Amino acid sequence: MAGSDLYIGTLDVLILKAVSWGPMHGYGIGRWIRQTTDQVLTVQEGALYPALHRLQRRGWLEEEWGVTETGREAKYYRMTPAGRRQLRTEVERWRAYARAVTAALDAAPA
Amino acid sequence: MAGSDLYIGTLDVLILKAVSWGPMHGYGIGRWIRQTTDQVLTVQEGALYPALHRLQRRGWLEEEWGVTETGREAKYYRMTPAGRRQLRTEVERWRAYARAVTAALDAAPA
DNA sequence: CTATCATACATAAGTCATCTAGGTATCGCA
DNA sequence: TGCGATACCTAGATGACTTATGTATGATAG
Repeated sequence: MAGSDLYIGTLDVLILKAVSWGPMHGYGIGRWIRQTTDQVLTVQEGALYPALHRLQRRGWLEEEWGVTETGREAKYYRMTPAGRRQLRTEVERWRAYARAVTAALDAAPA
Repeated sequence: MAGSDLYIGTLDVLILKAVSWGPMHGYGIGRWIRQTTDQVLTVQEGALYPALHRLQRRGWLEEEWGVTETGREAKYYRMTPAGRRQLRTEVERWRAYARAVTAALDAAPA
């Protein structure tokens, strides 16, 4: 496997979900993923930052510099309308996929 | 995404599951995955056959030529003890992962 | 007061699973 | 006779990830 941690392709939908309630900066997105999954998913920074740039390049996120609650400079990512549509699509894809794989792994002999 | 169909890394556990009840040939494994997931997952042959060779190389499958029910030659894959251990590990990994991602996608604003 | 950890960003190089696109051969059926 | 299904295969391209490294600042422990 290329990734020993992530199933490749699942990071994007998590990022989109993270910013679905309002702008969030990259480091905070990584923290959100780690926390809401109880450390099951730990996103490496070398995966996170390229992913953010990728999503921005595709028009799903917009960036804007801001200041954190603790007074530090940080680059905030805001979801675009296209990003919201993409989130819906990818959430649906994930649900169908997870349902299918889980069912297959639960299956009894054919 | 490299794959527009599979989340990369989920194919191995499905193959291992397919052969967990007895030897099965490659083409049949592909059909089993497609059928038990109601066509949600369609494994390309260019992904399937290299994956079978990979799992064999890692000692999780053994190959053996045989004849199908319809009288055709086919290469059957049999699970090794190490393969069975790997199946258990990967099923657990999948379940924890799927639970975590699904929970994150269901999450309410922090 | 200084070292270390957490925050916050970034990129380069390497790995490797997958997709795309081709190929061979046999069998059943129209 | 031709086509779809079965059954196998590989080469080349893609691109998301891991590992490793770099910068800089703020907070905190000792």
